[in-house]
Amino acid sequence: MTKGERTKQEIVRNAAPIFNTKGYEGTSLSDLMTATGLQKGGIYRHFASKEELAAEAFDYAWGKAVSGRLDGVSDVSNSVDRIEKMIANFVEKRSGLVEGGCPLLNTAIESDDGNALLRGRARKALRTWSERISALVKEGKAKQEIDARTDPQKLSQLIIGSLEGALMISRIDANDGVLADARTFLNEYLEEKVRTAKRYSPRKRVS
Amino acid sequence: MTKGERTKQEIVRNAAPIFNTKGYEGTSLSDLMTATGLQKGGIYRHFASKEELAAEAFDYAWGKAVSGRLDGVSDVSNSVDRIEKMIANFVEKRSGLVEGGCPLLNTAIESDDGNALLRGRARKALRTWSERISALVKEGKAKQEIDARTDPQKLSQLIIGSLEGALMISRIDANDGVLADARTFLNEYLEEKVRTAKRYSPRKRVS
DNA sequence: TGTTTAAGAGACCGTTCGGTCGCATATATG
DNA sequence: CATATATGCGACCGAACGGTCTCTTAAACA
Repeated sequence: MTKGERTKQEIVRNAAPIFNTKGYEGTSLSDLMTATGLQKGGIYRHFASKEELAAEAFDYAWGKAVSGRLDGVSDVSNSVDRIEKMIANFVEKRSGLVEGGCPLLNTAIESDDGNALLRGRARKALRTWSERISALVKEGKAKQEIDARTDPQKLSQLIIGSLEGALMISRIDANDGVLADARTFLNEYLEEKVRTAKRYSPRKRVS
Repeated sequence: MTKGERTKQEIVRNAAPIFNTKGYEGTSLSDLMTATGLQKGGIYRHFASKEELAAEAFDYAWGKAVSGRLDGVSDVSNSVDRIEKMIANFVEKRSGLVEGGCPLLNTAIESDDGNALLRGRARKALRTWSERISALVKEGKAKQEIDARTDPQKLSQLIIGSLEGALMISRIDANDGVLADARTFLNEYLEEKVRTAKRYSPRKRVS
């Protein structure tokens, strides 16, 4: 890997937490210069504009968020347990997230008017996350671990919406309880409405 | 009312939708000059800073949002029905909201780092809204319309979180279905878990 | 209606913004 | 090791930023 490529990665890595905490508009080039230890020229050698750098920084931050939320999910076999694991990951924000909270929430709100590039990234991020959960649900239905009446897309939107909404509240409130409550609530829902009822399969008569 | 007071109100009224769509950082003084039809001097005669104007604009926008959500709620007698009415108002955004979406969501995300004044307003807005719902719940418990096991604060956070989360999704997606789904979901929850079970009160024998 | 005060205009201020470019130097390649 | 190219620096740019202040004019009041 050439020097330039390494530098570019470093810029993204260092810029991501700044953009994610201060927002696109709130982040100035001098912030980025401080964070990267480079001068303007050094940054602009690798990116055509602040917007382009912001987009790559978003991708980086989002990638970390997604992998954090999926961490350990595939170690669990049952589909409902998998979904619950994902929710637990979200709430416990276990893996090393990029500072500043959920990049999707941050970017969605700021970019919904103006900044088409970032808005596009946010839209795509939401879609892929939602599809990931939907896929889990469909899988679960195929394996008959999830009730056949469950709508994959609606369930994934319920989960994402509840979690992101709780996250917003906890952001104003400096209150972690609300995230824990959202988790409890979603788990209850999953157990009562989504997981297929365990039926006693009658033993075959032996004798 | 003096001329100056009228002007001040007009400034707030015209500034609110700008701040609510473009955000605090994204709104420039020249935006405000255009929106109000005044020059800088005219604006700064009434407000000490852009931040102060933004805070008053938030209060204005939030006031409209709250009154829209409470519209017609007191016409309903049963507590659960009241809560459902409030949810319906939120989803149908019936009354004339300030442009740019929910001010709480917008302000919470942008101001959570920096801008202490706005953050304070957002925090207070969330608290009063949450307390309003909690009050409805407590009332319902007293009237035995709401199950005694219901935790007022947790329920209000569930409602607010679900709605705001769905709102965020609909903002990226340009998809109104998710809000309607959140409503359906919350209503089901209210009917199944919150509303006190209807018991057949045995008729008094007549003859 | 005459006088005092409130209100608004707009030129001006220093600062910072995102972005450019020529030049020196470090790195990669033969 | 020589040469060519990739890389980073930092002075510089025009524009826009939030904010101030003086001066004229409009409103309020007696």
